[in-house]
Amino acid sequence: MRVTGDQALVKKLNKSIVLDTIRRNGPLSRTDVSERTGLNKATVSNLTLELLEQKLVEETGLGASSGGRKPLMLLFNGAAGCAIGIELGVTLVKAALTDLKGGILLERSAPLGRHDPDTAFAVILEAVRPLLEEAPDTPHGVVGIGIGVPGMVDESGTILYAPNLGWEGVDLGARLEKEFGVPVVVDNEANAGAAGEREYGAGRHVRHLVYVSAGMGIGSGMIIDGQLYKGAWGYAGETGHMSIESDGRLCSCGSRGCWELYASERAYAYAPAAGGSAEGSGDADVRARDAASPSSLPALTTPELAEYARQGDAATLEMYREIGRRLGIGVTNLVNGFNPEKIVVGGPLTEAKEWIEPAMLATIAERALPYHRRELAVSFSELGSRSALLGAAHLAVSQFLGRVRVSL
Amino acid sequence: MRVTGDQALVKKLNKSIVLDTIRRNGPLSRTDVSERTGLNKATVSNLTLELLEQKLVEETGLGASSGGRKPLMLLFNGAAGCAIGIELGVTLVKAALTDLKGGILLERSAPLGRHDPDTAFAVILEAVRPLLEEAPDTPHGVVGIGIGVPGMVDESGTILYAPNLGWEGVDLGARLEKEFGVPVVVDNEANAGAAGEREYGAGRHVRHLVYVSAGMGIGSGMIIDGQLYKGAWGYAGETGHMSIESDGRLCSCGSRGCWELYASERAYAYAPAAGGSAEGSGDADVRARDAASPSSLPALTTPELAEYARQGDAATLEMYREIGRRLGIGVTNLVNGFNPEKIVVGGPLTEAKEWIEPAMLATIAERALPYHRRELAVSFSELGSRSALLGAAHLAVSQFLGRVRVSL
DNA sequence: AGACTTAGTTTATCCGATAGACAAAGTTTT
DNA sequence: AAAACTTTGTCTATCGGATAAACTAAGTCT
Repeated sequence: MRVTGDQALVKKLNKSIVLDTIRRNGPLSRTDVSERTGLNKATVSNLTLELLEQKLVEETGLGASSGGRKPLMLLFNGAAGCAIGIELGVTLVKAALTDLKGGILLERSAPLGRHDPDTAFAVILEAVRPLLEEAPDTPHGVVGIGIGVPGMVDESGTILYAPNLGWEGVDLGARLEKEFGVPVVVDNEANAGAAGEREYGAGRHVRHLVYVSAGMGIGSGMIIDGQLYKGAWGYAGETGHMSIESDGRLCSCGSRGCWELYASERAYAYAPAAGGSAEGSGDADVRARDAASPSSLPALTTPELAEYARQGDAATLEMYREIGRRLGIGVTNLVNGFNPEKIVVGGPLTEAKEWIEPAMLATIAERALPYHRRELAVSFSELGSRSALLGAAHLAVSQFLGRVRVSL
Repeated sequence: MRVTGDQALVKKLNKSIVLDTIRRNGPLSRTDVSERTGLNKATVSNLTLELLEQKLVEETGLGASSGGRKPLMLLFNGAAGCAIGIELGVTLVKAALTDLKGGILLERSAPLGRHDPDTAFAVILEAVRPLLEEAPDTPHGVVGIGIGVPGMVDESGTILYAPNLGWEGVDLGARLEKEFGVPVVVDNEANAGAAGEREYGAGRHVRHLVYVSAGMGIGSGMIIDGQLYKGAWGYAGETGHMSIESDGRLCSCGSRGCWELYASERAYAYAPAAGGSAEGSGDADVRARDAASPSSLPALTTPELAEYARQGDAATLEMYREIGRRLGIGVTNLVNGFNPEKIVVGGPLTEAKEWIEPAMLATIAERALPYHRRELAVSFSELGSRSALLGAAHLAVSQFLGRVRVSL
């Protein structure tokens, strides 16, 4: 059933507007808030009073006078509660306790040896429990847990399919909720990363954002009008399986030429023979390579390869150049289709950003449509390896604070 | 400045909910509306009264009793006003006068010889003026004009760039508004088509829809959560320039391997030599062809080629099979990235849908991710060549009726 | 004919936003 | 230092709109 209008809705909406305004625009007086939002001073006062009682806002003292009575400044109280963010990786579980502003209070990680859901669940419990126990005493306590997982998640928070974990239909959210008794939000790792960068990182104040997470695969989180876009059933963002080579390499998904085969760590397996330049090689060569030839790279993980790149290894540098180019091709596709304000590239692969960036930017500049690229910003993640972790925590915070939006 | 909540907003929201409910769900009693929307009976009665006074709703008599007093049925009054829809094509201007339900009252079209804005403007005037003059006398008169144009349109309705017309920065909307004195909505042809199919065609009751318009190029209109998605600056949907062949054919946009070079009427220029099967041909062949070889097709327009296809011409059939396959590849990319509920394919190319469809559907079935394709519907336009025309008219109607949306 | 049902309106009440008056606490001018 | 002015924030009366519940209207069923 649809949402209808009544006074409760009005209040919820306005309260959320006031809180958001204070949260985003630092210390403000009641009058400032009134002017910024268009709400009456009295309304702001009333709502602020409630927010003060809920401890979500605090008065931080008097501000500078502008020729009259000094204003009482209001600030969002990040310490009113905590949230837990979890990033479930293939080999590692990272967890953090944060305040409501995304400040990290405690952080833990635990290796993930086996991948079955029960083992993973146990590891998560072990990482989270101490965080819960050591959480500071705050008015609202731990308001929720957010988890980013490497797979597709449906609307109810069930992990439908996580190829790298070998999971299908695991209802992790419900299990954790039962275990800890706090609200749990489960989402895709790329969506969590997008939320993180948009809230705390490279995408602050951006309305339409695409976050590209490149690691062992590629996934995207799309933020449209400030909100995560999840598609009809929650599976949006599987851009790693966008074909950029109609009859290219065969992918594990059954399709061909998927972006992530060329522009993620999966590309390492297809590196050209040493000395061979990818530039001039025709596609026929690519086909031939696919079949057998062992990689010519000196290593097969990003940290190791980054070291070789640092030392100037030609094959490695050439490969990163090609990955950059292919990243640029895919990003261009997203830019032309979506017209985002900003593209943020993150994920483990970006440890090698130094050698990827030039080719990527050049390719986008060459190939994106002129109007689309004119006002487009492209950058790498600001939160580094913590995008998804902080984003997951923010998803929990965001659900707790409860945003209402109206469009005319 | 943001929208804040007050009673006026509540009323606007609820009134729009009531009107929409009646509009979409045929004859309903006040009680039905109350139950469907969750609004109080009294509220529905009040709002309905206003809608009756505005002539947007009418009472159509008593319905069947369900064991008590007979209900007074309410119906949306499509005859309360008119709208004008225009499709500005490269060679043709089509215009229609519709009622508020998208029913066509009058239709006109005029050839477009020269493409300069002044000529086009004159042709549009000539097509529209008689429609305005012969518009029936209705309570609200002509509520607005909607136009679909083959190019990129910014938020203000200015045509930024229309390559096929050779236009750059033409403020068609403002000129028409000044000329006719009614609100004008300008949008991309694909967006208009998407709106048309979503409202009156293959996409009714679909929340997340992608409409792919294939003609001399490819453009997409994306409807997200019932609303057209326009991107950060209004340029979203240029999917025709999504590269599906990283180092493929050089496109006029400067990029390579753009989808529309393989899956729109632009592909006719690259048809393989007669007898040569595209199936087994390597990419090297494609490259070689690009340079010079004249097309082996018996014709170069869709209507003519459709006739050859009907007669079983092998080269034509093979080409449409390949176009179908390439359409499927691009659609798969959109499906994996967007996870829409439904894909609707329309535009001039679909005159040949009979020979395109099998390969397209097979390709999607083969290549789309399992979860994405499981609940996906793919179909061709239901409104045929009128998608954009009716969609444009609907954009005007929709602006007139003024929808309010709230999300929690 | 009487009991029961369903449709739609009327009435009293509640809630929250608003304008404008007012109190509080400054700064500037004389 | 007193008076005049400014800015901040609260208080008060009012208004508009949703709601529940009572009520009227108009049916059906036994």
